[in-house]
Amino acid sequence: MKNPLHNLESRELAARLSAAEPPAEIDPKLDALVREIIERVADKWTMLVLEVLEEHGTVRFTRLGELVGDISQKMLTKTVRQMESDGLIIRTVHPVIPPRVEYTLTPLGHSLSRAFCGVWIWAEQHYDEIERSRQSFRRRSSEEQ
Amino acid sequence: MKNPLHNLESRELAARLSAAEPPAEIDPKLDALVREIIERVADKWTMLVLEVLEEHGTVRFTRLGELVGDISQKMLTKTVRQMESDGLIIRTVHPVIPPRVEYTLTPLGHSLSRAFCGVWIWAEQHYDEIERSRQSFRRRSSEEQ
DNA sequence: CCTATTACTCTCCTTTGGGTAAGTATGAAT
DNA sequence: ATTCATACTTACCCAAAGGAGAGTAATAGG
Repeated sequence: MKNPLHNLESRELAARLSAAEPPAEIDPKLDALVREIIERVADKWTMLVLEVLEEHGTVRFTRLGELVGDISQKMLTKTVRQMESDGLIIRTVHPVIPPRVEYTLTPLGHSLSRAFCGVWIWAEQHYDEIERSRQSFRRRSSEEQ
Repeated sequence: MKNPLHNLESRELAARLSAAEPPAEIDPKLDALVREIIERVADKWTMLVLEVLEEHGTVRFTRLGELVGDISQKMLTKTVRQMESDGLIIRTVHPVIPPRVEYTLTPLGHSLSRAFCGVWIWAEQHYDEIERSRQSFRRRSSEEQ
């Protein structure tokens, strides 16, 4: 039992289970899998690489780094390796010197990019609202002191 | 200059700028803002809390932790504080003993939840594909050794 | 007087994220 | 012989994420 918030005595737990929401409707195993994917995929570097490849098509390593913006080689390598392992991108190595490695989205990658599209649009539409909210929060916090 | 991948000599940079994509079409300041929001909001705890509140409506602190799953009190507090500051949730403190604090989504929170909906659906639809991809990646990695 | 309750906060600790800088492989060009 | 190019890898380091567990405030009920 890893979660300290789960330390309920069994009678209380039983009471809650019988009282609360209907039959729970979701398979816990599938839920765990989906969560793991969400955790992995909802990573800022992954999202940024995804967006760059969606916009620019096939791109080489160094250029990809430039387009993503402040990312170190280490993080870029790590991110693309993970994305390759997850089947989001394909990595093509041309056996020439100097090396030439190209990255491009798979259909799965494109579909994820489309799924994230709504979040990008949301961010564009609401960043000013968030900014205002943060300011008033700071004001409230300092006032109540 | 923070990004090592940006160390291009100026002539090469100029060449690339003139050769590459059209006029760049996006305001860099807005782009930076949007990125910052994405980075903050595309956080696993934020996404999970968002989903729980979307599904269960108004929820108290301890219950929220149970519903999210393995999250420590520390992280839960930090996450909800940030979400409150960003205007995604409202936190209602009832001045009673023992304390009673309720969390609920704002309209902004609901809209973000809707934006993320596509990602949840994507994860549900593709987790098996990702799993297969990871397995074949591991197989390939160990083979080429 | 003691206990239970809730939503925290605080301290201590380990793990992960992530930056910097240097090194590597290899052939073509100077 | 040296330099350059590219896509890394490795070693070292610091900061942030995050878990474990104890403590706290204040009151109602035994």
